[in-house]
Amino acid sequence: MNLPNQKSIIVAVVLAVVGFFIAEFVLSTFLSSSVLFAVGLFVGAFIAASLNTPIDEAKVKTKTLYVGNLPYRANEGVVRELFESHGKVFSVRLLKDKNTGKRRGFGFVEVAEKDASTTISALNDFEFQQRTLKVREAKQKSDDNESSFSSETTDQSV
DNA sequence: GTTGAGCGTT
Repeated sequence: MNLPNQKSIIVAVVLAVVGFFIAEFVLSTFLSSSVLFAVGLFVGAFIAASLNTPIDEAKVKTKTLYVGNLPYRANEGVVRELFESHGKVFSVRLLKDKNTGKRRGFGFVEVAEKDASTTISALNDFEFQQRTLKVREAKQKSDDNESSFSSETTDQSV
């Protein structure tokens, strides 16, 4: 579902050229140059496609946002559209009750870290479908990275 | 079919 970006195309072309020169030494007596280039391009595109998603998601740091006071009729699509108008959205999870399956009125939106503070200040206390949203930085459930809240604890009193 | 402070699922 992810379209290849420019970096993937460049990788595919480079691999195609490299594969062309390597294969020409071996198979030059059997195949023509255009066939070798086509094979190299195909293999290069396949490798670049398999590397596409890890490259993109490793370069962009994400931050999970807690969204509370959501209207019960709000679904994942409208929340995603609302947050995407203020920043890049990677995932939207609206929590439902396990027993009844009904929505519990809050969820988590994973956005880019650079757009996190902007999105919070833009959508916190924002009236959405006649409810005032509450957007904060989410407490991470279980991760070893807990250095987000200890910025003001360097207070050395007497 | 209802309700209204909160921090969680593959």
